Amino acid sequence: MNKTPQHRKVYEILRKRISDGVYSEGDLLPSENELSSTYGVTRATIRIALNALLNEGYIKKHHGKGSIVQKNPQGVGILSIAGITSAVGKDNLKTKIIVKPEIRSFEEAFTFQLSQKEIDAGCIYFERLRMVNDEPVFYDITIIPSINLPSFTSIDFENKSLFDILRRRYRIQVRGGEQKISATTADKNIQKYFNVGRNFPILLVNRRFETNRIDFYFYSQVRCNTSDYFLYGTF
Amino acid sequence: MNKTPQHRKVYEILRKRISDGVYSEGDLLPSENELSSTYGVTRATIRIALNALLNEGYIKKHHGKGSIVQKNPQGVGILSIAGITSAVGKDNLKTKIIVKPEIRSFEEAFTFQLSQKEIDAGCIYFERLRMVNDEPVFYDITIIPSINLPSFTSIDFENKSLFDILRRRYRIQVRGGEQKISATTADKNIQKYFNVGRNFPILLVNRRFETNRIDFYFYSQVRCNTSDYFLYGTF
DNA sequence: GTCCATTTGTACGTATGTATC
DNA sequence: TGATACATACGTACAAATGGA
Repeated sequence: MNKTPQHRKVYEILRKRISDGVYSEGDLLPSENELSSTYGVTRATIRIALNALLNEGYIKKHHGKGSIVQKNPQGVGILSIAGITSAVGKDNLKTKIIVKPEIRSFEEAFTFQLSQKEIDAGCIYFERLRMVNDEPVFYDITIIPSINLPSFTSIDFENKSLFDILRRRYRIQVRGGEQKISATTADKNIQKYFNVGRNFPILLVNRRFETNRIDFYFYSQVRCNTSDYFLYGTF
Repeated sequence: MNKTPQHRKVYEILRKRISDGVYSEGDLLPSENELSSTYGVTRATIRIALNALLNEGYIKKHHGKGSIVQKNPQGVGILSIAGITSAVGKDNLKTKIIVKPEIRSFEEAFTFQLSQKEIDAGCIYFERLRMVNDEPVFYDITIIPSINLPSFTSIDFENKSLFDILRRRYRIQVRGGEQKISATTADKNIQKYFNVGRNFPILLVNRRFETNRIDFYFYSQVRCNTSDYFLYGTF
């Protein structure tokens, strides 16, 4: 069985109320004791839920005062754990496949250290152009070691979330990762797809994702046109 | 009194052991029960310490297996809560003041929403060029509302950490913040200080820091030459 | 400035569920 | 299957910070 924990339920309820504006910016949440009796769980359980909201920036806590609701995360939050689809919202995001998923070997100079197992396995490689409100903003290169992923190359990724597909078809969930961020200029391809000039500044994010499968990582390289959208994160 | 909590002590001990390599990458930490009896606290207390290490990327936890030590955070981690001095290390970092601290009014178009109180107060403004291993890598503009900061403008910032000064002289501690990241090109100033051309891509980070003083924030704008150093973060 | 009720922080103990090996 | 380890959840108590009387 896979029962949802109590603290998760409380977290979901509170997060929804914050997103919906039931609790709005600057408001105090009900106290931990109130929440505890409202939802019929102990304060320890409430505190787990509140800590999750704290970590994700929905609230700030003040000793002796309470939990203060923060303004909703805005901007394009791909600095956090969610993928682009989740950050931008499905309705505003369109995806076009530029290079269909194919089996390749890893490049010589890869941004992250690869294990021998990964190098031997080779990878599934594809490129996608992603449009926010019909403007090209992201160019994604995705690289997934081809380990235990049957019929992956035949999946249609048009307008779909990679994270969703991994979770539903292969029960792979992203747990976290690391990223390296730098500034570069647009190469020929990017000039064409973003419709920009040769010296246009591009934000480059190299990411390595960790999953619930131990020793299974995947990689992505995202190029962003940040003239209209910046990357946003809290810390 | 300001007694250090037990979970904090355990956290410090474990973090030091990880940094020192007593526990090295890939190792399993002792189990929660072992740590519990070793340090004479309950498992709940141990879990608070482990959660802190988890949030900061020192360990990953695996249900039924244990807590696995991760490789030490590397790269220039200014995506995290620490300042540049802390991220780069004092010995490798030299700071040159370009514009000495002075009182100004806030600019019209400020990246973050300001309160009326902040606008009325005006700000302390200064610019610093920061060299990593004698190469100019960061250009910092720092903007601090001039509220309750006596004799701030006369402080010498050469080769010093802003965070340290705030903490020691004014007991202001940074609790967190938000940041907006984008790519841009080098303006005249930056071309000169970084010794780069007109179209050189520059990483631009706008940050707002939250402190232990409620309603007191400060701001910084960091430009980075990412040709040799990238920004690094975990999530 | 002091007192007091409220609220979060810390810490104890115990029990059971679930994933890993 | 069993032993081990982390996840969840219960209950209790006191400390420390906040804010208003």
